[in-house]
Amino acid sequence: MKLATWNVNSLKVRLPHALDWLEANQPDVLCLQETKQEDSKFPLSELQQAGYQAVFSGQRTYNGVAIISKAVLEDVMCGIPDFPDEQRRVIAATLNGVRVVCIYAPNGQSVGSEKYQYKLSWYLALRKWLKNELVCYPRLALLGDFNIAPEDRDVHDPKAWEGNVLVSEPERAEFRELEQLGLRDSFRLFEQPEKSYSWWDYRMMAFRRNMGLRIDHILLSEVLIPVCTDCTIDRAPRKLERPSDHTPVVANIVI
DNA sequence: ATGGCGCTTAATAAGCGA
Repeated sequence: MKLATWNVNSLKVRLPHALDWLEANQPDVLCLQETKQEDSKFPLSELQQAGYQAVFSGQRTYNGVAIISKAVLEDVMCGIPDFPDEQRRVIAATLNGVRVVCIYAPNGQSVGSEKYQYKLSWYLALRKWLKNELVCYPRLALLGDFNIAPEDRDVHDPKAWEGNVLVSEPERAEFRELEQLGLRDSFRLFEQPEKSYSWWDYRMMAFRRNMGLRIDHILLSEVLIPVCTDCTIDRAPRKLERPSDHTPVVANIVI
């Protein structure tokens, strides 16, 4: 079973890239973030023609998440229970007995800002919910744009980024709290190239200079860790014309 | 170096992302 996540930064603009990528890679499930589309405008028929079904929770301009799958999607949930939020950041569904949770974590803007506080409270609510979710669904995968670079090796210039949003200690502590639930960063289960990142700023030729961060992740629950065979970052879509600033992360599990 | 680029809504600029 091939699982993937990709922040497309507007599904309207990136639909051709997404369809090409699905055709070339044939994942069983692809989690999307920053679709930036109201549900009425979601390109369901185009995806169905490509052999996929989808569930989605979007809004105009900002945020928006979707799960695209070859298999039937069941028990669909949007948002975090008991965490009222206008921002469409979470969607979950079960397919082939695996609970797939797709997240677009808040950016946080700057350390100490209101948006940063929102980010930390959002992570607290997420982890409290997932603790229960893992009881109901021991086979669980948490995929998405976490907007956290977990360690210094996930940052192109740790000194320049030190203390900044996306790498600050309270954010990294939240990432470790997720690991305390038994979730593991599938990327680090395997030997990886140095300087592996999933996002590069559009400016300053950051991609060409590999000035990136690894902030998109696939976390797997304890029972899925032993059956994970690989996790890779696919840099190819970042080289296309008008790319998303993020690139897909892919993991395979044998179930 | 507080800019840079790209997307969105809106409207001929401004907010936001990371």
